[in-house]
Amino acid sequence: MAMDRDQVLRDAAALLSRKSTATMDEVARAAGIGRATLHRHFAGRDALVRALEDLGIREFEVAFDNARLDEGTAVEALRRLVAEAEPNAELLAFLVTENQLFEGDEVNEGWARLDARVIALFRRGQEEGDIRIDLSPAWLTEALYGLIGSCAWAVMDGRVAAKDFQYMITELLLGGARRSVEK
Amino acid sequence: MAMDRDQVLRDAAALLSRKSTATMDEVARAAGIGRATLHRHFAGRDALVRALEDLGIREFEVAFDNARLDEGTAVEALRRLVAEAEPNAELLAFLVTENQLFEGDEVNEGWARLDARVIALFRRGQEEGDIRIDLSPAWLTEALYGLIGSCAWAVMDGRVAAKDFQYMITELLLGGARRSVEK
DNA sequence: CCCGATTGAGACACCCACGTCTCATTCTGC
DNA sequence: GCAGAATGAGACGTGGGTGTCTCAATCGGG
Repeated sequence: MAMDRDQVLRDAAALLSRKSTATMDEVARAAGIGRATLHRHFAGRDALVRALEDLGIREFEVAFDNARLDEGTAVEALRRLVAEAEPNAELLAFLVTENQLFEGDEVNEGWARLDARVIALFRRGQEEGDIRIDLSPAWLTEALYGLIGSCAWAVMDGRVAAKDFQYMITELLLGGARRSVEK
Repeated sequence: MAMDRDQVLRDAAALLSRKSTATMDEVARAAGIGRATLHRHFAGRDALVRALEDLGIREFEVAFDNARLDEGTAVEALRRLVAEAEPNAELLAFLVTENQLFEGDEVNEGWARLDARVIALFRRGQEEGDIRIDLSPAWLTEALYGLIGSCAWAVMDGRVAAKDFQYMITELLLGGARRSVEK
């Protein structure tokens, strides 16, 4: 069984999303490889987490590109963004909670770049009159991440059907829970 | 310096919300007591986390009571709920992520009771026509927890002003990010 | 004021995960 | 088929956190 670095990272992400305290041995078995091999490719647990960060950043850079955030209205772009992010939602959930631990350190510049793109998207929506201006782009970005993570967990626990993932997030984030009069 | 069990728990919650991997020694120092004393009152780390769960459940039972979830419209009740939950938002953020680790075990019945109350609130709102019926109460409940946690973290990191806590959560959850026509 | 209870500081052993290493086996390219 | 590389399984030492214990100091009620 050849060692596929990216596949190992994906398996690790899938496990660590559910159990962030998983052992290196558990990660290795989840990836179907030996613990020694895991250590050969990732110097240690920190290196593994960093590699997961890099993977996540790469994946979301691609997802953002595919979502064509600059095209159409911001609302349309946001729907595409959630759709593109879905395959990596668990990874996002893991990385968001993991990033809480690096409070003091400087934030990874890759994350800053991604954040900036989402913030710019919300700001564009505000300037075009489609997004409320009383909710800051920074908060909307945080909320987007939070909702994606929450929904990913809810799907994992069976509280939300996987097929409803995009709908639940985009509808709640964009339209809110309140039943508006015009509907 | 007398040992105030509840105060120790609150200090522990404040620290663990930010750094979930904090040492028992760090927790003890954060609470201003010795590690030995901490161990005298909480058999171990697991016992401490359980005590935090109990504290959280107690706090939110009270918060829910104070919010009078059965009075007025569901929307009004939800606003009161967020207001009452704010002082314990960090604790909620910690417990929600911590609960992810107990996937296999049976969920704490206290949480189930709280969940049921929130779900019932959303369901009531749906029945009264104030809440959309295409978003399941279970998802709305998860989203509420997620947004509270996300906002609590955003406040801790300075990305959201503490004074905007209630507004950001209730407005986004109820009204959504989209700028509606009637406004 | 005194005596019991509680606390803080430290010492101690224990345990688990980590990281490294070895070695036989398997895989892969030539 | 062969030689080199890569892998899996396991052994091994280490470190850091945990849990327990002791003992002196402090606190608090009678």
